Amino acid sequence: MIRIIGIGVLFAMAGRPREFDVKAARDAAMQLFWTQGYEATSLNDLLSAMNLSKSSFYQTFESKHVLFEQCLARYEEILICTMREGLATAPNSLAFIHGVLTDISNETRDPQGRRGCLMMNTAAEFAQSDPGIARCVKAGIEASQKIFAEAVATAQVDGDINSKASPQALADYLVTTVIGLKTQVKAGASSKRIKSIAELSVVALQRMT
Amino acid sequence: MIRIIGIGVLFAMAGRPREFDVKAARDAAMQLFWTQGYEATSLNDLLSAMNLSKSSFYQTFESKHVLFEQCLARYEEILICTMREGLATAPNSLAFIHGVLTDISNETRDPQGRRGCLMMNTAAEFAQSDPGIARCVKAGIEASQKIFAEAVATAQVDGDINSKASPQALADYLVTTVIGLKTQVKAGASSKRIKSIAELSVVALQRMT
DNA sequence: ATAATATAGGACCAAGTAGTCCTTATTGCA
DNA sequence: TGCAATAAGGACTACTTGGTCCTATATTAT
Repeated sequence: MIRIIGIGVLFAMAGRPREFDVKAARDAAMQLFWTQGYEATSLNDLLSAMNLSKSSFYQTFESKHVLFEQCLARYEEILICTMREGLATAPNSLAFIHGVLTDISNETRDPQGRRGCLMMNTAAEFAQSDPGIARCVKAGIEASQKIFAEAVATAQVDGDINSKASPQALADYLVTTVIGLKTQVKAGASSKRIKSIAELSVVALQRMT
Repeated sequence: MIRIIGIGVLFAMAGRPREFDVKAARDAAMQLFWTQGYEATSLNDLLSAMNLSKSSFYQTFESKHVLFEQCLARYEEILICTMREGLATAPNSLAFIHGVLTDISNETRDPQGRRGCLMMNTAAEFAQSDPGIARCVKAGIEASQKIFAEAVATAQVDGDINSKASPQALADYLVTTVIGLKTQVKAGASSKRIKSIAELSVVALQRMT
């Protein structure tokens, strides 16, 4: 039974309480999708990783596909939050940009393996065939591009970036570089190599027309 | 029956000749793998695209997996040959580099769809789980990096690139940018956007330290 | 003619897929 | 005490997967 309390607030009536944390379960699924991809992750894989019975799974999450959409959204949320936080706490905007790029070199040591970026992996696996997913990926890219644009704008004010090009254009360049670097990680490039490409890219950014 | 003629040359004895072109069939498979990915391409998809019966397929190609490896190798061969040719015929090395990057913007109009790069798609889908495939992808990247390094070296001699950085490092930067751009295409970026990022990247290359 | 090969087509297989349904037990609130 | 919800687990469905095998037919060189 479901009661309506106030406006639009749903309150489920008594009954045995859920024994697992929905968010934690979904995060576990996200990790798995991230490392294995959508198709390669079977329902059984998910049940094991989420530590759920099939019954509980389908009662809580509509389907594998819906769960994946939620995972992708969550991934993007984390990504954007992390970037926002990084930008807010960095000594200056250029340092933030520099950090984002060079930190990618550490992803070669991820104990979970060289997973790349869930958004990009998803784009590769899906984007063509699933318009909903494609929209979600695009939104994630836009969002991160926006943060980069902010950072670039203030770095221009700081005098750390001399280019007169629009922050949007330079942000596009940065997003592209990040994508390239993360894919390089996935393709097996060494940490050292990734790092030097990142350094080179930042220097290039500072010297653009 | 099989006869041995000369040293190591095998000659299959008479019988009904093959009615299809093995290379053409394999190329058709390559196109399909490129647009759909490995897992998403079923055996029936392949049989239709290659216009083969199951019997003929398995008689000629060992398995779906082996065929895929051949397709990947073929893709890389074409990629490298095209680059070599481009470098040889371009008015100068910088023009070649510029062309490779900016031409990516046209891939948004590919009638086959925004397919990205088979090597990268494969890296995303496979690289972690299949060491053989991973090696093949890595080799392809190395090869294209080498061509870029050649181009950079002569562009430095030409005075079109002022950077004193090693051609290898700059080539790494270029490969990363190409990967990023192609992935952006797949993620839905506009042709115009891709083009301006490419232009920006080339300018950046010329002005590096 | 015969051997050797290729053809198409279909039967078949074992395994895996996502997802539904049902039973039985458990837990908390009213 | 009884209602409502969750839990685990298994049976089950309908379908797809890559792959093997077999039959019958066609085509070639010897």
